[in-house]
Amino acid sequence: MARKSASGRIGIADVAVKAGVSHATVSRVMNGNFTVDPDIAARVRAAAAELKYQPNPVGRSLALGKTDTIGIVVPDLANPTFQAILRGLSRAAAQDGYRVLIADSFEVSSEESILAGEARRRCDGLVLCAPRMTDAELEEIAPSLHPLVLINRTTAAPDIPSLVVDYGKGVEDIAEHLVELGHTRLAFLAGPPRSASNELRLKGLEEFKAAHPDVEVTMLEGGSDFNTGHEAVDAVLASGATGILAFNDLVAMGLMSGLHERGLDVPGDISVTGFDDIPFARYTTPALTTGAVPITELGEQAWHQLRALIRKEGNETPGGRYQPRLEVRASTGPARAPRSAVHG
Amino acid sequence: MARKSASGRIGIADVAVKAGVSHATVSRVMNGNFTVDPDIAARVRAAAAELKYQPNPVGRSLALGKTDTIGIVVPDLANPTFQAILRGLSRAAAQDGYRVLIADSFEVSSEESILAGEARRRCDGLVLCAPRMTDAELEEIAPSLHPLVLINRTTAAPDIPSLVVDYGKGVEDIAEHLVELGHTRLAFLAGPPRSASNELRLKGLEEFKAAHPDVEVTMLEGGSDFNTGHEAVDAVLASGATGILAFNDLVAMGLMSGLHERGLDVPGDISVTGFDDIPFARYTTPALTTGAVPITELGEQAWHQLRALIRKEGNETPGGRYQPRLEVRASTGPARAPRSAVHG
DNA sequence: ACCCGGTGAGAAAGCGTTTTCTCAGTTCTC
DNA sequence: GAGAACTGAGAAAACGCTTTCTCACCGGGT
Repeated sequence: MARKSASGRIGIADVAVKAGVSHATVSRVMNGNFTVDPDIAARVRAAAAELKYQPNPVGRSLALGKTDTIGIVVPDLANPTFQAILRGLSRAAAQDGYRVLIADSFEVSSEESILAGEARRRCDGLVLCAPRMTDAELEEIAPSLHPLVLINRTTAAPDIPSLVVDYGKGVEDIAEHLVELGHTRLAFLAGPPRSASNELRLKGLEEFKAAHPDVEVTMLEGGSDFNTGHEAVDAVLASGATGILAFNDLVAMGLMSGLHERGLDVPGDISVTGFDDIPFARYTTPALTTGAVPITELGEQAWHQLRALIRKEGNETPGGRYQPRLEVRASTGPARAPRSAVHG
Repeated sequence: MARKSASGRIGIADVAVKAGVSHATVSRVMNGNFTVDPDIAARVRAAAAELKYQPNPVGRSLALGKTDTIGIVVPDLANPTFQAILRGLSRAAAQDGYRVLIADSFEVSSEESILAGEARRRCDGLVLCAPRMTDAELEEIAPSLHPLVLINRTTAAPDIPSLVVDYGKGVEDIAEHLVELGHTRLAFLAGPPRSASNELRLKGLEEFKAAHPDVEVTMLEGGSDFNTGHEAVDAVLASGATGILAFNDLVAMGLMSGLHERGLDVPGDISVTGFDDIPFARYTTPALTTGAVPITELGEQAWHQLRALIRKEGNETPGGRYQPRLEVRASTGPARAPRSAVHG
């Protein structure tokens, strides 16, 4: 009667007994190996079906040395940007039969490398979003994480593709746009101090300032979430700027909300821009002018890069660079009292 | 020289050789078994550190019969509700050292049960969000998925906790609220036809209609995303209703956006309500009146229920019922031409 | 009639851990 | 000082699968 093995779950052995063949043959049949006599194969399949046998993936993984699972490390699952990356990654990976294991570091950068290592060991590859990790730390652990794909970070180590968004250029474009609207006093509501993508934005702003010495650009401390923007209202107003570049859409939305509470009109009194073009950006009132990043596509691309690494294919285009597209909506408008001449 | 095993990765065997002890002893030391001589333990630890040995989780899982991983099946990762559940689940599980494997069924309900089975076999337990799955199908696969926690579904099978949101009562509360504001013509912009939670809302509306025979309630077909709401503008206007209950916040936001484009004022001309209270609901203009569901907490609770099952603890409170809290914001206001007497 | 290549299936060796079993060496007891 | 109780570590089995190795068997060539 005791047909099932000790564990309670039915295993390959049970099927073998029921079909009157060896474990090996069952395995062969289950894996579509055609060196098995059709009659026997049928018997095995019948037995498997009757017992509702499903191979244990852990045993399989151990024998095969692969898990058909990839990991992704994100700093904050509440952030729409990482949600979108996860979505794109998950969808693309699923198409190739891979699953995604998530590791949320909850913005604790000290956890990131431990988490990454743990996740990597359970998976066949890893996608790492670690904006707060220091370069040194990244450089140190990156090789041990291979196959690895980096998002918005780069490393000197070879064989590690990086998918980066050109935040610098994006911010420049937005600043240009504001200038064209006649704004001469801008303010940048920065992101988290140690954020890599914030650094890129700052670099872009430097370029912009060099090209436009006449435009005043105030730097304001900030963060990456809605509250940051909401709480920055006073600082923004104190700056006297009429064109505000927020770190991202969330911050911009918080800022707009705060400005609205103060009875200020966007873009009548102040123009506000975001970054990322999260799904909700087009639905704020006014709709948010922002730098659109094809972020879901980036997640998808991350999988393709990772897949090439896992399959040890020659990666035709290792890494990739994404240019944000300026998405002009209703949150930006002409400066109230244009001092400088308007083009055209 | 060949200190590393065939696989390339260093394993317990390498540490054993380097420390001059057996595999068993290394394992004991790594697992903090104190029946090992301190000197030997120190030697092992030194060897492990020097080789940067990290136990292979797959081998460990096979021996231990557990993976320290749980799975979650969601119908759509783009939906803020499921993102929030995932977040709560992931955070709570991480605190107990568990990871989360995600399985997105992309609204393909036929995939849900296969996906669920696959995910379950790789994990120690499963959280299932399968709003489109038929009751029969659910009933059939649920037992094979144990340990299992259901979100917004119930099953006759014992030992399967269900975490359900009382959408019916929530919708009733919202309808009451609109009536109190003087609205006598309401419309319900329904969710996906075969959605379980939509059924619950409809039941709630039946209750409401029974209690308020004087109020007219129009049923409109719909869906669950932003576009649904946006495209429903004509139907909504045609209904002549002044108080609209949207299936969820996304739909409500789409509707408001569409109404705004038509030059209509919310809540001046029409009051709009959502459901869920997603993070963005408070930041729409006007801020959205909605039925707030503590959705992240629900994800957290899902883990606690699952944990009890995994640990085979007696589950003190199997399952749970969440009452939505009416969150009155600015998207609802007095009916334009109140025909009925206003209370008080 | 003998040998050889080919075919198909079982036996067994991994994969990398944990854990039971076993046993040598110590310490304790009377 | 001899046997019992204990301690600590190695040998080996187990976890569930895949895959190589091995070998019996069959048919065909000389």
